[in-house]
Amino acid sequence: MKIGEVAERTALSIRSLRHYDELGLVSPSAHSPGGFRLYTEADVERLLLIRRMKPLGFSLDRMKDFCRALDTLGAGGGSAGGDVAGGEGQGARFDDDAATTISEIGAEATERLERLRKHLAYAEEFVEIIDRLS
DNA sequence: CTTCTAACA
DNA sequence: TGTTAGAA
Repeated sequence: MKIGEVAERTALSIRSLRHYDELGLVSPSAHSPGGFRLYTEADVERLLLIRRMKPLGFSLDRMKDFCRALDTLGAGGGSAGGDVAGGEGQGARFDDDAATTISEIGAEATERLERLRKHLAYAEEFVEIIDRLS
């Protein structure tokens, strides 16, 4: 699907989508002969993942790290990507780094979520006050 | 009308 | 990130 539809489905601006593509955060899996970005369902899923991280305040670089780790862990799986006899020593190492990144970001996400909840509470208090005044 | 790139009140 | 110019 083209960028316009993706923007609607992900609630992300076309500007952001192009930006993410330039940064290599989420690039469309294909291009039309005319040069239009063509996204797949998988691309949209990745974009939705980005959307979920956004409110937690992760930097785009951090999101990129997360996606990369996810790909490393997902594609290689248990180093079943067709390794030759004895050639999986490195694969295990990459998987380990990826797993580490995932847990690091996971811990960071928990912290950021707590802060977000605290701020939400502040906002709710504000609205409470306003409602009483109205 | 939609998308693309590049650049900036 | 938004917006905008000019072209495809």
